[in-house]
Amino acid sequence: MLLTIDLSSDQPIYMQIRNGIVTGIASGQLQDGDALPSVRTLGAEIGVNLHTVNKAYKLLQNEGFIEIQRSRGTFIKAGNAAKSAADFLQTSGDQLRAIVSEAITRRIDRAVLHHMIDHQYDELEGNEP
Amino acid sequence: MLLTIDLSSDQPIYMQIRNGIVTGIASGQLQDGDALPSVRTLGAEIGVNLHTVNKAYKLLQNEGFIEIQRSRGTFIKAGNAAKSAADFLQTSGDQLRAIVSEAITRRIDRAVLHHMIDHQYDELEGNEP
DNA sequence: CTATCTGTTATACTATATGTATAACACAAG
DNA sequence: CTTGTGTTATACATATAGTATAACAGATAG
Repeated sequence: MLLTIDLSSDQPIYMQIRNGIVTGIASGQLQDGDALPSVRTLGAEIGVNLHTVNKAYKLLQNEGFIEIQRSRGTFIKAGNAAKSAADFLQTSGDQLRAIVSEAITRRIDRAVLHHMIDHQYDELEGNEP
Repeated sequence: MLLTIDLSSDQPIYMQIRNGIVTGIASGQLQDGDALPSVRTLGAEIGVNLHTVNKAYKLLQNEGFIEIQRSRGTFIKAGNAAKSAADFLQTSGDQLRAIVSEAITRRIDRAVLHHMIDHQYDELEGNEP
């Protein structure tokens, strides 16, 4: 299955769903136009309420990752680059700063972080057709 | 001032305090043995309740960054490498994975993330004596 | 010893976020 | 008309975050 949900995680379920979809897009498992399960179906599959799924879908829609068509379904949206790189830098800059700060206090070299990033890139891009 | 608090941030105040201290240690502004303001003093300075500061201090204590001495004060703790690198990798791995996933969907090259990380390293390490 | 400054604990209250639950509504497709 | 979409509206429970007040316990300075 695409999504693995951890109820005991500190991360909200709707964010886990959202991140799973984004990762699916990034890895190429989800292509432009692909249909997503309905809120009720996905909710039943992973054992959560339809509102929790709906919250994730709404978030993804606002972020431009998916397109919701009333009465028809939800689909991966063409043009995932809707959010610009600048937007990304602003959103993730603080997170990266926090990670680097902790890395330095733990005497972890920047090369380690470079390697971790390359690993994620290779793992996600490698699945692209 | 070392700490800048944004009340409208999505990040809790106590986490902002905690991250500020960690960043201070990472940048060398806070050295082993340095005394931190009391919970009441710091609370008054940044305009929050003493319990909010206390929560940040407790967290930092559990993480091994500071040492709390009852009736005496709170001090930067020797041996910040208490938490091992493995611990760090596990904690930050998921965050990095999410960041890389989004970067890929936004067609952002890995070199951009490398540069962002180097920038943070240089900025934080550059202040060390 | 006394006063003061530490952190600590306890309690209560508000606000927000998260998740569940149920029901009904609106619209497209068969 | 029936079914399957997403949508909206409530209501409820729980956890987190933050504030507020008060009192307690121990170290230190006077």
